Amino acid sequence: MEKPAAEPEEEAGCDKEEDAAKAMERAEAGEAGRPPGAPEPEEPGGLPCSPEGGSSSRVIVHVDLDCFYAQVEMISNPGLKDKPLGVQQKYLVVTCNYEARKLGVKKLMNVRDAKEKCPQLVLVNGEDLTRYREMSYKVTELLEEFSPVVERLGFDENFVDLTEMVEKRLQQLQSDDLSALTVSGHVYNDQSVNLHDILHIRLLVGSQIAAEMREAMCNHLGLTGCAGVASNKLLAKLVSGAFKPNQQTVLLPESSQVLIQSLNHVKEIPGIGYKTTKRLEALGIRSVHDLQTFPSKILEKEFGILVARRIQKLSFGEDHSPVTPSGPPQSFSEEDSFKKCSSEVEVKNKIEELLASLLNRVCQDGRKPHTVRLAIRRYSSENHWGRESRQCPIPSHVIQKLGTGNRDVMTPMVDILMKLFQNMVNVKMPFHLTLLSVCLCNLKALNTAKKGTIDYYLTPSLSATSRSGKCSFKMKHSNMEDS
DNA sequence: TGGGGTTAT
DNA sequence: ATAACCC
Repeated sequence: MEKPAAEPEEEAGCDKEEDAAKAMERAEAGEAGRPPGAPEPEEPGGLPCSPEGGSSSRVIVHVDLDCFYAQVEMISNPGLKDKPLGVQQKYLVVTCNYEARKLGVKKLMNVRDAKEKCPQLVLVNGEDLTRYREMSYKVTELLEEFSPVVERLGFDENFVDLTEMVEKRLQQLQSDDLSALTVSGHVYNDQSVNLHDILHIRLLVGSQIAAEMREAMCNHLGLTGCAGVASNKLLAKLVSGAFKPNQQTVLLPESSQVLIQSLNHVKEIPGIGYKTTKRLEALGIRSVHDLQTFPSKILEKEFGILVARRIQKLSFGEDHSPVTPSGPPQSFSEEDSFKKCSSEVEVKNKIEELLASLLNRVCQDGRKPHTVRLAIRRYSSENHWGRESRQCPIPSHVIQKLGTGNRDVMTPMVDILMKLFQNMVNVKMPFHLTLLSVCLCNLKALNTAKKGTIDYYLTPSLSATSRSGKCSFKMKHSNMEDS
């Protein structure tokens, strides 16, 4: 491929063209995700086996939006586009646009340090995630039009399994067309493409689909991002960051060792987190090569066979984990952190605030949570990540009232949450909290009441009045019209 | 160090 | 209910 240093696609202006229509056609033509438990489809032409051994080779794309919160803020307020912009939560700049990065602002930088580095920095508050969450799901839904197998990772990353789509496209191609195939975007490690290698061909087609995805994101949502195409999730994720804003990279199998060895520390391997890193370091393991060559038996004794095998495979760039469709969320939570909360009245007020937002979200979703959880963080110099929680079932009579837009669901829920609180905290003793979190989970689809039956019309949440944006819970001083 | 999420034990 | 992981 002859792509010079400057990518034409970078900072692309987002011209509108018809493209999603094509994606829709293809999505319709494709058989959607297999039902759970259904057998794996047979490889029609007998796909070559992957170097990972045994299972068929896949084509995975990882899509990673550029400084997502900042992009959403710039769409909301285009006047911010040419300014250095940071998104602030409490006293942290959680992300910032590239203007700000040029001036030395980093992700998760203290507000004071950021202002010091960059006095012109414009800050917007990003503690309310509503618009980010909504945009995040628009991205996932757009990607699902290409292929239904989309896994979310946080708000700004998605994996898509392109294996089936790639196969279908290759079946449409004549053998002449094959020699005209080209890669879209970068090839990792400047490796040359071998058009006689079926694995290369499939990944090239994957790179073309990735380009179409990024085009669609730009045209329909106004968002830019990176993409990485590779044979598994680990590699796709690692390679997506190779060229950074708004570019894409494909990894050919021959360069996977170069990619994984380019990491400076095992902690940079996705899946190896803080705790595991510490335990590995205690064994003298720091580099990827250290982990690759460490005796498996000793590793298994330290971590157990499952974790040991998994992380050692990761160190070789091997990852058999499937792209698991995320579907709708499994839980809704809202939290707030603060310097100090030390009275029951304060706790109740915070809980009411969190719960009001949650009830609106749950109402819009349509499903019903059957469990509620309260989590707290107690003040302590160490142990920022230490939380305690209590959960309990939501009484069925309260569940029934959810989604009716009726505020008297607030009162019983707050009562339950305060019981959970008192179960955790001895309120007769002084306490000092720095975080409260309310989570609604164990979501169940609404009653399988059929249209036209008595049940349907007697189920408040099904009579549609509740769902179309009408549900709104307000805070204490509101006087909602009692309908 | 925010305000979220997931799965495994 | 907690602990680990992800962003």
